[in-house]
Amino acid sequence: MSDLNTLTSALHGAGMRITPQRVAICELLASSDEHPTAANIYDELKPRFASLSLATVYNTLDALVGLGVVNVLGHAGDDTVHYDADTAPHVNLACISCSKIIDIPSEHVTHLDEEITSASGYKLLGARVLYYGLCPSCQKKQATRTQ
Amino acid sequence: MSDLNTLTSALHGAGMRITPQRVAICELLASSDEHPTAANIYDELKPRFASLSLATVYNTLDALVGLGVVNVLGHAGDDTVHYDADTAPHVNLACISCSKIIDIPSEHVTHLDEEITSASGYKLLGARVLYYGLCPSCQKKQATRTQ
DNA sequence: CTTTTATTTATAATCATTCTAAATTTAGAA
DNA sequence: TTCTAAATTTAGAATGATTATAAATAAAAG
Repeated sequence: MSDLNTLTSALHGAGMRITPQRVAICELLASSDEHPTAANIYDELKPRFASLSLATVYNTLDALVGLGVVNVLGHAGDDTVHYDADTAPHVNLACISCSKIIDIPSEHVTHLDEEITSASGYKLLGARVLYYGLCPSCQKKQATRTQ
Repeated sequence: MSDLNTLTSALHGAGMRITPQRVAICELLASSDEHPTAANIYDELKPRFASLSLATVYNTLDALVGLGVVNVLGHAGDDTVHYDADTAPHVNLACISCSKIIDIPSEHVTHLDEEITSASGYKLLGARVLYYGLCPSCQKKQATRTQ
């Protein structure tokens, strides 16, 4: 979850046009607690934009990531890239069995940005703090299967 | 960098056979400070194992990740998945322009595991603490190009 | 040695992502 | 408005990392 205006302003500030497709993609990212993939976004917007192309979704996501207002989480058990519009420091926790991703607030993650910037001299654009493992329910399933 | 024995023991402990190919892959992972991709590993081992197949590399990496002794960092600007045999808590920092990945020690990351486990009930298998941005040298290049 | 099972291999198949060129839309000027 | 140039979208083809498959090989256990 993030602010729609943050996303569209970032595009505008980079000299990019604010098209209906881009606004829709930003809206979806801003209002979602999920961690959608390009295909997720495409599927959700297709009813509203019959002619929407996957290329547009990828282009827009790349732009937003390059501007540092959306994070790339990467694969999570499946093999599609997940995006996260919440760039406030937090931990993403993925289950490699059912591929669900949840958020965990963390005191420690909050301080990482400054620590890294001052140690490295990099200009940070985003983070991928993704822990993975088995969620409680998949742990049970696995225990049953193995015995 | 990690311990060879940690990797092979993990495979053995899971009832898997310790084949020459698997040992070689583990050796390479254990001795490397790089963050190799499956293709990197394949290329490096091909001279020693003329008949090595990429499928074997992927299978072994998947097994090691599933056992929690290797971490998947995901894409880093390119689109191949990078692996990290150093599962001790640390931050990976990737440049999205030149795709190099460096390690940064961090006090805060050290405490994340316990924080997450107790907050979620997940059985953790690995982490992907990857920050991305522009390294100092690519910042200069970009400034030059934009002006 | 023989049998059984796991593993490796080569190759084909899959599928997410990127590329390309044509069509469309946009912003701004006239 | 209408025109124009540049940006964007689109459809579909191309790419290429990864996965699946089935045959060949190697290992373990008797």
